[in-house]
Amino acid sequence: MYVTLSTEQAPAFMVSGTKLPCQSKVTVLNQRRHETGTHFFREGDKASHVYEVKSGVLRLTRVLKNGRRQVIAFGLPGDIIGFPNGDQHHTDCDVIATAEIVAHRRQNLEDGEGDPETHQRLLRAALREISAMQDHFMMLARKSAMEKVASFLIVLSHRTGTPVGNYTTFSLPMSRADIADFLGLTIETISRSLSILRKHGTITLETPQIVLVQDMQALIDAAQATD
Amino acid sequence: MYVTLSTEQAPAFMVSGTKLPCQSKVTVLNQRRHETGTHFFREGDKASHVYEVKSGVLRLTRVLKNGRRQVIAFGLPGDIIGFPNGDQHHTDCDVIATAEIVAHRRQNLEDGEGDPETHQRLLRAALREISAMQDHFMMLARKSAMEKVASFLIVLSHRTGTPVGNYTTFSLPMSRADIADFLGLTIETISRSLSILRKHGTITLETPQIVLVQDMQALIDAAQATD
DNA sequence: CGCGCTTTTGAGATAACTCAATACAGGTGG
DNA sequence: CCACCTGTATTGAGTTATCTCAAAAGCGCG
Repeated sequence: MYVTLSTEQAPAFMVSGTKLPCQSKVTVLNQRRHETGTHFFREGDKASHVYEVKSGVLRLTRVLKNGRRQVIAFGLPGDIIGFPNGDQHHTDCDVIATAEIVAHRRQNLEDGEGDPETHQRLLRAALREISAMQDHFMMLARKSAMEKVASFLIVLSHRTGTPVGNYTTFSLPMSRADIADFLGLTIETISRSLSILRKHGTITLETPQIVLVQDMQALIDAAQATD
Repeated sequence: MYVTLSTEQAPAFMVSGTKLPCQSKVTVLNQRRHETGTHFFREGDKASHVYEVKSGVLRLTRVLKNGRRQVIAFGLPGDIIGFPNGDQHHTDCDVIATAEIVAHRRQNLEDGEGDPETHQRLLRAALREISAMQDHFMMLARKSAMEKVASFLIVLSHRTGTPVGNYTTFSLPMSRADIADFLGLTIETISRSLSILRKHGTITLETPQIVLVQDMQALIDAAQATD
């Protein structure tokens, strides 16, 4: 698993990820960086950049002293992640699936200096992020387990799914534990919810990580609370 | 209940709020606006400004079709609220306690034009907001009812409390229903949690809206998950 | 002095959790 | 190539925190 990183002006380099055998080459252009493990940055790290996900999946988490963990968000292609508070990152960030990432200097978000168009784009992304997080409040606080899981599948389906005949398929690169910590549930509840959807013929799990949506309408109904 | 509104350059005017009899005069300088009821803006309204709360309390909410409601945040003095997504507001905003508010043109957040210092301030506020919302994820998803309520009281205590001898007092201008919809609980659970804190001698409710914290350490312990 | 609204308290129901066992998959080594 | 081993996922059974429904208590207001 790899992360390819590039700056705005010039790409790029790779960061090796979790467990998978090497499949990609490392391309280094002007920034140089190599990490082992899935780790990308940690809470408290100096936030010099924000990152635009071009491909792959990242995971943003926060952990409390007592060990409770919250997955704040998954960084999917098109997302911009790592918005700093002050000059530090306030989440951990790990690589979940081989990713290509563009780094944007924090400066370019904070003051307009540099490319003003990028400045706008980053700012808009931050505002969009606030809106998305508000949706997620609804999700966490006011939806049942089934609704949460169904909503989650729908989002992934829209954002990363590929059509297969009338159906749509996509992968769940994150573990059940990650999903649980994202939705505020337990892994057992995630698993049970998925099983129910399977029994209803709404989805099929080709493997535990590969979902085939067979009845999108049923899935939408299961998500009810109308995203 | 009133809202005093002013623009950056020049204040101000009043918006009448809920039920309380008139106590304030209306001052209008360059912007003119008058609302009846608690309503301040609604989801879908054109977002021409973001608002800096100088005094009072506002409430930001989202409602799903099925009626489930989520209180996104309470706008307390010092907060900046109403960050737009695109050019629309994506929450409802109501006045909960007589408020003075400064309106900042959305433009000043989006491009650096106008006062660059204010631009910075608004941007920082947006980033701070993202961080605060991440904390709230933790709150919603991973804390027990007691921990949620205690955490909530601590925040209010810090932000709006006034010392009384060794103790601290503050008001709960929002209803139990508002608190419930903010914390993802029911009004009964809020009430029960407060009762338990009372029985333990941690707090006193002089009225249902006025809290006296008698044992801050106990309150912090009750909030456990260490904010 | 009673009416309506909010809050509190009570009792029972339930969704989700916890703990425990089983199944599955991928990688490893004999 | 197959048996094993480890980690993840699924399934099962019983517990519990929180919810729901219902009633009582407070408070402000007319």
